[in-house]
Amino acid sequence: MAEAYDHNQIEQKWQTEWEKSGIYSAQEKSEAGEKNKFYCLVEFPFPSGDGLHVGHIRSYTALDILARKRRMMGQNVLYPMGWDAFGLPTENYAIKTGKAPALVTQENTDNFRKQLKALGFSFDWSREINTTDPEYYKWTQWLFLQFYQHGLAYKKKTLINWCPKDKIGLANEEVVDGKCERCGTEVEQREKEQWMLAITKYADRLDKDLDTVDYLEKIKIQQRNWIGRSEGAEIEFPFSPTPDPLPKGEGEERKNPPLGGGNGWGEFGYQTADPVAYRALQEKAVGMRQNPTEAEEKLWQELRDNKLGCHFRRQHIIGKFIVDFVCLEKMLVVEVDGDVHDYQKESDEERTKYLAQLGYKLIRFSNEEVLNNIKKVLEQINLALPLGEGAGGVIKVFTTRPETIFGATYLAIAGKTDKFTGQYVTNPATGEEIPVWEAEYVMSDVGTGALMGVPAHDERDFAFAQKHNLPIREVVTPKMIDTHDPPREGVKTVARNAIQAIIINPKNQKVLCLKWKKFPWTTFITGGIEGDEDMVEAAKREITEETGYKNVKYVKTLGGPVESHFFANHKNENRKAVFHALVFELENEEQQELSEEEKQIHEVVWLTWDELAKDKNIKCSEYELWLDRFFKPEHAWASEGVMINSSEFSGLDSVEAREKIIAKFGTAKTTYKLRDWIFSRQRYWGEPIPMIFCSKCDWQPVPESDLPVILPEVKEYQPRDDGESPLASVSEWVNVKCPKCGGEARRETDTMPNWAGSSWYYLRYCDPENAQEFASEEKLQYWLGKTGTSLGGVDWYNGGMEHTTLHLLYSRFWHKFLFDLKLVPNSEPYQKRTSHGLILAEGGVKMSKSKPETIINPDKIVGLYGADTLRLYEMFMGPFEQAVAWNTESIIGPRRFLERVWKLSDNLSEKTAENLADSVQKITSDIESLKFNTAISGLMILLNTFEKEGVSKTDYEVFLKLLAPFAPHIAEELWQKLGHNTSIHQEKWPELSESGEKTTTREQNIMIQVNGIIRDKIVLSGGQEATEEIAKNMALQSPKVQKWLDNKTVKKVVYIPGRLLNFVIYDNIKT
RNA sequence: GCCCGGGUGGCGGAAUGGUAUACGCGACAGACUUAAAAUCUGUUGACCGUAAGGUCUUGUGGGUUCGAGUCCCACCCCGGGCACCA
Repeated sequence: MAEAYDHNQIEQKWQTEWEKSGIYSAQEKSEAGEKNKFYCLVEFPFPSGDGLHVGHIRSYTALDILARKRRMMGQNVLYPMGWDAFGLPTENYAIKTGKAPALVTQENTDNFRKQLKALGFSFDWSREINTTDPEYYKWTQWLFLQFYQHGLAYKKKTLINWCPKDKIGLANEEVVDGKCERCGTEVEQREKEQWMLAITKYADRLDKDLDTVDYLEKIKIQQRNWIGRSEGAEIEFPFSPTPDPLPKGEGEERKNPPLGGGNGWGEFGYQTADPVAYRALQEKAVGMRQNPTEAEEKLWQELRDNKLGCHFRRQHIIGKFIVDFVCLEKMLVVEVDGDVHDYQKESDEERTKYLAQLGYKLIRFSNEEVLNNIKKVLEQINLALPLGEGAGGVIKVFTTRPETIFGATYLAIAGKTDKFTGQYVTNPATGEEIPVWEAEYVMSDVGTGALMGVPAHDERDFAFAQKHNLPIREVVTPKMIDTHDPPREGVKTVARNAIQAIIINPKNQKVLCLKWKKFPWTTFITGGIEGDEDMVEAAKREITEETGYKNVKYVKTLGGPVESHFFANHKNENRKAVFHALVFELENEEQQELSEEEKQIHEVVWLTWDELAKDKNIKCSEYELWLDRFFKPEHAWASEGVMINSSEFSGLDSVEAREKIIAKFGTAKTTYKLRDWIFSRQRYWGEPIPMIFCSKCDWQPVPESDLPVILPEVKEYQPRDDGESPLASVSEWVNVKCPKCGGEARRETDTMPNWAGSSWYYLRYCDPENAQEFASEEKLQYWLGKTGTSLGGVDWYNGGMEHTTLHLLYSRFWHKFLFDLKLVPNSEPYQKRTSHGLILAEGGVKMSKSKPETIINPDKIVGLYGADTLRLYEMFMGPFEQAVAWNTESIIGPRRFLERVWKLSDNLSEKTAENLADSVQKITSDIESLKFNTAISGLMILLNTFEKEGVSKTDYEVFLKLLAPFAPHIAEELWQKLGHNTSIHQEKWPELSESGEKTTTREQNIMIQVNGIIRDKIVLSGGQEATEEIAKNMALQSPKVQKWLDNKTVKKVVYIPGRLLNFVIYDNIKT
């Protein structure tokens, strides 16, 4: 065959042929016989108008290679494809052009399908699905109803992220930097009733079960971070009896807000209210409670029993006033004006001002408002309440460091600015009363919306306390580190024989160093106090242990009294700069076992700070780094350590103390960053949410028999200005009868987010035509059930990292829910998840629509070079999981390779390849570990040797089989030309035994090193046994080796059989 | 700031602690050709040297080891994710 390689003709020919023969269809269980099933999945694309992206091709080719190889290995492979076709781009296109989204989708999927087929992917097209197909979204809606019926879908009025441009509510995940992920418009907060899915109910399992799946480690880490599990405790801080915050007169002056130089509690005074006045007020309050006005009583009935989600009290004393209603933990006072009680002499202004000083928000309503429009009143109260949970009489905080409670010197609640509220709470551990602050850094939606401030052990609390002069009390102190112990977990030590110096004094900036000439650089001894010894004894011991000097004489200490610790600790454990210079004299005595040489290499030098900086002998950058740390200003110690100042817990390890302190003062609690999933979209092109609102019966699910709720055709796709979906305008669709009472009712007009259809699509592939169920139990069991050691699920799922925290997490949530309903056979949807790197534009920038020149059109490449070349190129361009830049110039490489493969078929000989078995093994394992670039390199190397040395037909056929998954068309064509009339893709994958013995009798190159540097090589022929003796004798005869061994004593010989021989000569050992 | 990756020729990249720079692109030289393209052959990390040969080299500085791109410590730079998460 002398004709040239014509990719167009070959590729079309085989694509048609394969479609006809259906060789890539997955078999049902009954047909598959003994075969193992292999379900491999790639993310189905959103069929955009731009057509296929080179990034799709990277992912699809990779798993196509895997699928083809597994088929050849005799597995029953399911490799399906479909369309995730709901979504904004199509809708926006419809808005612009007036073209129906369904029609646009149809055109786009046709184009995508054509493109995918042109690339020769071995998808099972008989299982093609489309999320916009009513037969598909019927089940998406059905699944939603399952969530609803099990209480996991609920409607909630909530502040949502609102994109004013797209006019759509966004999930938190769709907001990037406060901007809409799609259009970049600044996101606003807007109140809206939305359907929610309670993914947080599964937060714990979504985190824990990551242990059971084989995901790329970084995917697990990213999901864990997103779920954001943190363990800690909730602790209640009761309000103090309300103190009077205003100075009343001499002798009763109160310092407000708290003052003091952070110098303990002495300057941190407050005074309790005058008990006599308090009692009088209290009597009045009780009387008023028994005798409320009509409006007061009406409002009270609405506020009581946590009806608004927080605890209100009525007729409550605050300072010198009695207020009508107050929510203490939210600092909100509600007053009803009207029938003025006789004691209310003060002006409203004074009251308001007074309460504001205490940090209270005050809202007022008239009697009329309460009596005539209670709904509006409650709405306003609701708006005035900051988000978060109330406790009532206490402020509840969440903390991950409960053991530091003895160091909690203030309490902070969310606020717009930092300010003292005038309120105090009691620290349940110390019994002290500590001020309550509003703080900007506290977020209302984290934990309980309040935190205990522990300045000594949290960086942010530390900064806050310094700024506002709040006391800082240390309750955890770092453990000492001793370099002589074996390194502990998390504690790094510098190499011991480089540690020579000790003790600096930041005040006079002097450093005492012990220098060792052999190692002219120097660093500091780290160490700690052991047992009962004091600092001086500890320092002596350290010096002795490090240097061997046994007679270490203490002279004096510079820098003040010795406190808790003195040596530097490791970077992250370095805490404060309380360092003292201890001056020692070292006397070297005879009894020490130091050699003459060693005696000389120690000397003691004093260096000033400046001298130190100039010292040329000090080369080690660690030196400066250590010094940096010594002089670092004080900061919070946020790590573990030993408890101090903590009553009976002092002396315990902080980890140990944690549990005990929780038991005594709080409740263990785990929180998550993950929030419930906002499931409503006010858009047209999505699955209608199958719910009906009846003013009598509230929300009712659409009966199953009425599914699917078909998305009606509309004329206008533009969302309405009121934020409702365009569906709200289709009155004949919206108005329905209530399924429960048969009365007038309205359909939900919101649609589902486009994450809905993709949350379960892998299930539908198992049984795409099923009209009775979303998929039959039997088929799900076959494709997803547990087998052997596998816990079941899709065997291998590849996709983009960008889907890690959304799609991947959502579908895991749905699957777990379905598992709980016993509708799927196992608890995780995907057993193995890998991820391809991005393809960047030439030059390494991201491909983007706004820069059309950066976008590569795959159709063009296929036309010019062929699908096989494009597939090879995308796999060869770099490591699969890494981002790589496109480089059109380089495509010629894979193309040339295929042309040479083509030509070689005309030049077969009798020559048997030597390294074929090695290559088979390498390529086989490389494919499984997605190392396609090196697999292809292996094929290239094989081809190079074939060209040089000739190749037999048998070996060439093995080669074609190895090539077939990568370049299926050319492999098939050549296979046919060699005289076969069955498909190469149904051949058996080459095994080692078929492709010759693994080369064990090949000649061995042994490198000869002197001191680890290669000086010569010796060659042992195939049969010769490579003993150390033989190798050594041969090596010693080499003049190249002799040259280096001349007049030297060989101290040691290292021999690695068959690989290397190393002569070690003492003098040349690098020091 | 925290958490993940990564840093090797002109470029993409390869390398179970054991010949660094495989494979490919590009470049240079040669063959074929009237010529060019294509193809084929050879060369291609840097420096010194006519050569034999030698020295240096995997972001930087140290360490461990007979031997380090690979392991340990520290730092610098680039990419990605999260971000007052108590």
